[in-house]
Amino acid sequence: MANSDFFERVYEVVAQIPEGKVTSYGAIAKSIGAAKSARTVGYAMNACVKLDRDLPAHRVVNRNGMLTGKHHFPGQNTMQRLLEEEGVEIENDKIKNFKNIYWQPPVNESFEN
DNA sequence: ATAATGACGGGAG
DNA sequence: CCTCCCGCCATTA
Repeated sequence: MANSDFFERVYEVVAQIPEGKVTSYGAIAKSIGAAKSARTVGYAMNACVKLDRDLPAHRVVNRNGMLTGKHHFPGQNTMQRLLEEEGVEIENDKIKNFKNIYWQPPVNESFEN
């Protein structure tokens, strides 16, 4: 469906996030041509968990590098644990050297139009 | 259809 | 770096 297509675009970008790297909702939204809908991107991630998607949602954080969505993962520290397993340093639910491991998804011009 | 909610972003202080 | 305010959009009640 055209509506759910928005989620598919988000999943497509999230699936491209390399291991040990993280990105922000805004970056994903921007890559799919919906920079203004950053919130909706997070909504898509929530749906992704419900849909049992095999996406590295733990690599998606907000612009501050905080694990804002850790509460939506099974368990309490699942998100942080997964990130630490990939070599991502986290402190106080925040990603250290966030800028260093930040990965910006390629902006598809096709989505711009 | 309206109001409230939320895994957000940017600007200002 | 953190906090507050406002705007955006999809979903839910």
